[in-house]
Amino acid sequence: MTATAYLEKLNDQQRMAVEHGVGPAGCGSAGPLLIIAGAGSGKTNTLAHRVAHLIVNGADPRRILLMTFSRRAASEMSRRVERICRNVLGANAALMTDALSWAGTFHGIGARLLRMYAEQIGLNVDFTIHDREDSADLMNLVRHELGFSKTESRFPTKGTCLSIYSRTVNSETPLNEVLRNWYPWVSGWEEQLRELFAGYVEAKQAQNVLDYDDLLLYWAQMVGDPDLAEDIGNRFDHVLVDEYQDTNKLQSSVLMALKPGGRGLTVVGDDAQSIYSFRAATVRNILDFPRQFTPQADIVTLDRNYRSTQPILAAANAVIDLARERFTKNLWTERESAERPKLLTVKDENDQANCIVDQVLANREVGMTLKQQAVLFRTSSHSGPLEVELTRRNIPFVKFGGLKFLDAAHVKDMLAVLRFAQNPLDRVAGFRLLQMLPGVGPQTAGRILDTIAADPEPLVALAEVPPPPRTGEDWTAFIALMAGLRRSGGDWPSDLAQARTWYEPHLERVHEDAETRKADLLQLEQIASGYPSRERFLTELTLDPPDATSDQAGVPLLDEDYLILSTIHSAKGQEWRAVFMLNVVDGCIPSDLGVGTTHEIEEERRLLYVGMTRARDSLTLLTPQRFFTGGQHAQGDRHVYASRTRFIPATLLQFFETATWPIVAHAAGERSARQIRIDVGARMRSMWK
DNA sequence: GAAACTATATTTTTT
DNA sequence: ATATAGTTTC
Repeated sequence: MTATAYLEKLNDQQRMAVEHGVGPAGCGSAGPLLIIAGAGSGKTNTLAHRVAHLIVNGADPRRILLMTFSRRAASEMSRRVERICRNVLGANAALMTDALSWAGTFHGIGARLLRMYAEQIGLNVDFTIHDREDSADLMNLVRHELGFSKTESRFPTKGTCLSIYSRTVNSETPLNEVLRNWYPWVSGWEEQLRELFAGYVEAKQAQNVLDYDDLLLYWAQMVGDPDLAEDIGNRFDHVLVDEYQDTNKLQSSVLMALKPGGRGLTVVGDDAQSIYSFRAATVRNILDFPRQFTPQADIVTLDRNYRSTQPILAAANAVIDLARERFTKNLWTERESAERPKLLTVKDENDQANCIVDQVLANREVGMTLKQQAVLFRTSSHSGPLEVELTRRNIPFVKFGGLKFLDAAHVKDMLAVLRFAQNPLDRVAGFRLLQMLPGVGPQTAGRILDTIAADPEPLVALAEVPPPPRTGEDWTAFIALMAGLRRSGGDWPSDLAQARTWYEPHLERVHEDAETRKADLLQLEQIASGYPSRERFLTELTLDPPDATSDQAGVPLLDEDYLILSTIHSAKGQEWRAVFMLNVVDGCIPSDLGVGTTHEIEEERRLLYVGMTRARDSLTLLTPQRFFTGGQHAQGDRHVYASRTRFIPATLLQFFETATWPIVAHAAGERSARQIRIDVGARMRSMWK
């Protein structure tokens, strides 16, 4: 292979993006570059080639900062870069790419830099990180203390308060504007919210915890200091950011402070795929990027799609064409096909599930593995009936998005034990932990935490707290556990085993289904053994939670074939040969919770677009005519009659092949045989399980 | 006065 | 399946 053979497989635009500013004169970090990369245009590949090309031309991989949207994307990118480098450089390549050590998410990189520079910014290096739920709990504690939980008219819930706080921080927008634009119904509470947020910030600092937003906020503050900004900026010759359309104002501020002139800066994204504005992401970042610099950033557009067939792309283009504002061009492809995407009407969600299972199996018969097929949906709970049907028919599946391993109460309990041992000032962890003891409720827990927080050695002070009444042996065991965890800080992961031994009796007492939950705890221990220390385990688990059920089921499953179930959000950046989309009806897409502003509607439209453009060969949209609304018992029959999503009006039907499923059988007898409504046998069997 | 228990409502999307 | 509010028990 000649030195640049790896570039020859790229098309002209991709090659321009890869070679931009990388000259024979070496890797002089050139001016800023914006790559507008449409769906399926080889974006990841292009970015990987650019990084590899930099390295091949002498860039130091340890001085490349690569920020992606998820950890998964980061490791995928590293893998590809390594493969390209290995082809070009031979054996030395491993050495080069192992050093691509600054690849991760904004939050992950932020956490790492903050620990490195903690001393210089007056931050205690042992900080623990709160996930979304922990943050909400802390917000709730403060909300309580300030007496807002007992107001006459209802004060916003902890979740809403946290969302408001988070959006204010991430969008770098004054509170009153945030309230006016996004939360008009709580604008009457502005003063109280201000007070609440002040208390929340104080509480975090007193407890030595950071939330997700702090990882960015502290980073931004840190690079607000010219000396620190220079110091940190100079660590990196090249900074590359993927999925730039889904970054927020705070993230772009960090970026601009890191590379003020834009030298060595590359960002990649597609405004048509911006689907994270609920997290304060703004397409303005990508749209305004070129003008942030003088001279302006160069722009390369990738609009050739290598993924989907022409009919699929035509339908997706038609959907996004109706968008109010468009900035990128339509995609084109050379992949011809006679098969239009299907738009199937089914009776209800049960039929929808049956229909999908039938087609998935049919696809498998003709050689498409389960893994090459995916079912996408707007909301995690939409896949419920399908999951039931898959389980009934013994079809393995893995679900991405929605409820997480870490959200389960017993897993959070265990992590609270470890977090409290790591950082006894962490009130959310302590509060949860103490209340596991029978006889200890909110009052007692609060008092104990107050007492020990005042002591320079909180865990020592804890041992001296008089045992609360009616706790008996449980208290002694608890004190012994904490003493053990304090001493064995270096003895990871046996800490977790100790904690589990202590916790299991409590688990059995509280939960009926203790046995299944115990299995999860063993799983947690498995995961824990992969981390070098308690601190790393806690940090990385919070920043990069296992996101699929497969992560829990462990390694063996990975060899098997399984169907992919995923929220559209979690499907970002992925592709499958066959894609099914559930509930393509108004109320689901767009979600009836997200139809407040045109802003939100437009985002729902892009969501549909993102889902559709995941498909390579076959795309099926399903519209149940009737579906049951959530929040009721299994026998409930509250339902709504749904209509096709407003994003596919009649004028777009020409792009689809429309049909009804099941295809109505002529003989009545045949029909009743085909449509089994209840499987009595299965019910009988399950009675005894 | 505080904990434990019971009934009732509620579930977008995620670092 | 869990979070909260309201009620009963210790």
